[in-house]
Amino acid sequence: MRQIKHPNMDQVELTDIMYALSDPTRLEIVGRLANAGRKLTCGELDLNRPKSSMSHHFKILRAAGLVETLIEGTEHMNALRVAEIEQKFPGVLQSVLRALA
Amino acid sequence: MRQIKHPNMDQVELTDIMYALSDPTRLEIVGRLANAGRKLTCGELDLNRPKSSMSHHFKILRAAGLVETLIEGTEHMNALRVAEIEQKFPGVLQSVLRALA
DNA sequence: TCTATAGTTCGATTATATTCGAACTATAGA
DNA sequence: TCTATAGTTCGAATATAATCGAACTATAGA
Repeated sequence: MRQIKHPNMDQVELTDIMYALSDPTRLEIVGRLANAGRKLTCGELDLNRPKSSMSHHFKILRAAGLVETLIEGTEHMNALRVAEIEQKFPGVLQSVLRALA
Repeated sequence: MRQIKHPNMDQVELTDIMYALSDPTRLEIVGRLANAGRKLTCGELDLNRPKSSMSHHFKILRAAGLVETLIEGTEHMNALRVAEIEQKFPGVLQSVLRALA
C-alpha cells in the first residue's frame, strides 16, 4: 500500500462530516491540524491515547473527507482538506474551526 | 409539565450540535423547520416514522439547543433556535442550512 | 365527563461506536 | 540484513444509539 486512499468530495455526505466532528477527540485533532498550519504526524498530535485509537479516529476523519494523509517514509503526514470541504460545503468547516478557536 | 425545558446556549457544546446533525432523520427535520419559516408540529413534519421515534429525535435536537418546542394546546410547536445558535457558534447552523438547500 | 388527539416515556431489541492490547506492515537507517 | 519507528488491522469487550410498540399524560372540544 503505497498511499492511503481518500474519498472524492462528491462521495462525501454532510452527515459524514457532522458525525466525524461529533467526537471530542476528533474535534481536538481537527483543531490542532488547523492551528498547526502545516502537516502533522499522528504522533505529533499526542493526545495521550493508544496508537490504535488514534488510527481509528483518523480513519473516520479521512472517510469524512476532512483529513488527507500522505505517507512519507514511516510517517503519515496529516492535513485538513480545508479548501475542498469549503468548496463542497461553504462555511461549514470554517465556522467550526472558528468555534474551536 | 407546563412547558418543555430547553438548555441555555452556554450549556450547549459544539459536539452536541454536530452529533444532533449527524443523523439523516434529524438533518431532515432541521431542513424542513428552516424551510417552513414558521413553527411546525411534529406531526406536520410527517417523516413516516412512529411517534416514539420522532419524539426521540426531537429530544436530541432540543438537548443540542437546535430546536425549541412550545406547547400550545395538544400540539407541540417546533422552531429552530437560529439566532441563538448563530450568536454562540456563528456560521455553523447557517452553513449547514445552506448545504441542505 | 367522555373521547379524540398530540406527543412523551418506558422497555426491549438490535445496530453501531469506542476503546485498546496484540499482532502486523512498511520504511529508514545502521 | 537487522532493528527501530510509525501507523494500521484485528478482535473482543464495553458503551452508546436507533427503533418502535405499548402504556401514559395533557389538553381541547363535544
